[in-house]
Amino acid sequence: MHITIRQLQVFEAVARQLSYTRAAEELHLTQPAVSMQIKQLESSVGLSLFEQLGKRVFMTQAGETMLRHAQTIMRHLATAREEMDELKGVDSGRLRIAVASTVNYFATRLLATFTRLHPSVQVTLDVTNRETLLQKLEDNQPDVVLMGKPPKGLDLDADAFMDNPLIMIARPDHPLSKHRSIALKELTEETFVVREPGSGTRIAMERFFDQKYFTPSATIEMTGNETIKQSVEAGLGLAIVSVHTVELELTLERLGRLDIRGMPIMRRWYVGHRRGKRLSPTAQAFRQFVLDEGTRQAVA
Amino acid sequence: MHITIRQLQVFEAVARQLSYTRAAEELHLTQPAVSMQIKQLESSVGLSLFEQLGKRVFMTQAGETMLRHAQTIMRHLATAREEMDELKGVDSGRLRIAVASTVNYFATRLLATFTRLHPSVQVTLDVTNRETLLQKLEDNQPDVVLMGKPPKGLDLDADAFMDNPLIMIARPDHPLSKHRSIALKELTEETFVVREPGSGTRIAMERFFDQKYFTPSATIEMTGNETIKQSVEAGLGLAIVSVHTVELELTLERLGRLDIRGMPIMRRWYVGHRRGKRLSPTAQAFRQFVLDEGTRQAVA
DNA sequence: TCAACGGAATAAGTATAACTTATTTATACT
DNA sequence: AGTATAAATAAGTTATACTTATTCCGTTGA
Repeated sequence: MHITIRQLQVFEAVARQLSYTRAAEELHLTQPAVSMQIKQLESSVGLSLFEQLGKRVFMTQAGETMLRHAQTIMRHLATAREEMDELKGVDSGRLRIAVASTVNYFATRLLATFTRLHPSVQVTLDVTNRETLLQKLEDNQPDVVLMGKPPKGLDLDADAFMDNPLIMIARPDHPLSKHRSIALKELTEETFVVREPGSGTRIAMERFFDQKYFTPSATIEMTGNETIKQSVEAGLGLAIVSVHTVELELTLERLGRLDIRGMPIMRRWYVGHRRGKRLSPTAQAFRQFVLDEGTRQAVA
Repeated sequence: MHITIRQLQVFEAVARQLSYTRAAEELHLTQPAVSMQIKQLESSVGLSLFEQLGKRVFMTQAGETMLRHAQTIMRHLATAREEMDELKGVDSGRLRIAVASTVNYFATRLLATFTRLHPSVQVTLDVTNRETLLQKLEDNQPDVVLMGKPPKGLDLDADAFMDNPLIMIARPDHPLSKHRSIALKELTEETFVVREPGSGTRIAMERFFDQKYFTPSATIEMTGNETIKQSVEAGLGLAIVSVHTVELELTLERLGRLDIRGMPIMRRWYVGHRRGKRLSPTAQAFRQFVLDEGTRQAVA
């Protein structure tokens, strides 16, 4: 014998009306149905909840105690329902985004606009390197990821939302900075500052060099875009980076762009989520927002 | 589609185990049974509570929200059950006693002993005159009543638990106080202080006088035993009262007892409750206690 | 005191819900 | 690819939640 919510509902109605018949009317039930539910509830708690003296129905002390609990339970059910309904909307709930480090440079810009459109969405932005990002995806932590390249290993539904041109940067006073259509072989004597293996930029660079049968004479390996930019600025060598990471430095002419033949290497940024994951309305909205914003910026 | 407690139980188990199969084992169910309950709960709230990615089961945000409510609901159910169990015992709960005013003199003594035996019972003692006591019985307010005489009108299960001898009192220095076996007719010149009509003592007195064909020459009517005692003490006249109301005054010799032939008038005190009312264990215990205590005092 | 009238309990039958076992589908592991 | 694991699906059974019809009981009114 176990208590059911139906029993509590019926009980509450009877407790309020102090009449089985009127409670039945209120619940659009027949009177015997009410009697049965009450009797079951009573037998499951082992006490009389009501007592009938003459033709009036009274609540016992057990009934009063039970009523308080029944009310709070039903109140909780109601608020649970309400909160569920809220989660169905776009303008509520939680949105967990993870981005690969390179994307960070304008993921923040995207997020700023999105949160302005949907202020009550609670956003978590997680900037991390590729390995831990994959680990987080494995644990289903992020709803949506922004990354440079959809990894083959993991099942990911990913769509490109924006071009990611990789360019070659140098100090503004580099001898070749005024040249046009520079061939790679002109750079055989240069030192290249490159990112760590596993980085998307690094992989793209290597593939580009392989295609052109080019091998740099010297490379210096560094982690993180900021470090590389500073190194190039300091004259340590050349580097291939996403144009989005150096927009500011180029306009301030603290870095220069070399016009290499075959460049920029056109790569793309992707918005993705685990295959099979049913995105919340909020996540869905964000995904769509990213795709729209990407094409809009491409046109502009 | 409506949420059931069963669904919440199953849901909570799955949420804790993050596995349908293990939850099923825990609940001694088969795995499909768990699947069904979860699916029903999900369809009734209109959101996925879990999502399956690969072979792992994750909770959605909706699931986390629901879990909190499910837990509080089940906690309330548990405490409701506990409180019900407490009410089944004698040593808890509420005991509402109503006594007719005359009984008050030792109802308090009885109660003192009873509450010492059952300290955690919350007792309400309602001292009131007969009319409102009957009204309260009609409204099923008291669990148990103590009164001088079971009224014919109302359906009452009443048992006598103690003798209630009515005696005649006078000032200690009254001329007749040393006499023995006084006949009523010797009191023709006396003034009698009598209680208001409707009082049990008054009714008993009148019946006694009628039997003896006696009519007092003068009567003064007063409400309440205290007033009557004080009046007699002040020499206003004689009075017939319950011996229990004047025990103290008799031992202190502030009042004297007249040895009237045919007295004391033997009346009795009754413990009763509405016919058909199922007494709580506590009320049952009190009723039995009163009956036991009554006979014990009668022997002593 | 005897119908007559509520109002709850009981009885019997039916639809729905909660289970079961058997099987299929999907994912991960080797 | 083949196997193992875990959830979903299908079909059938039992228990539960209802219904209607009827009985029982306490109150009211002539």
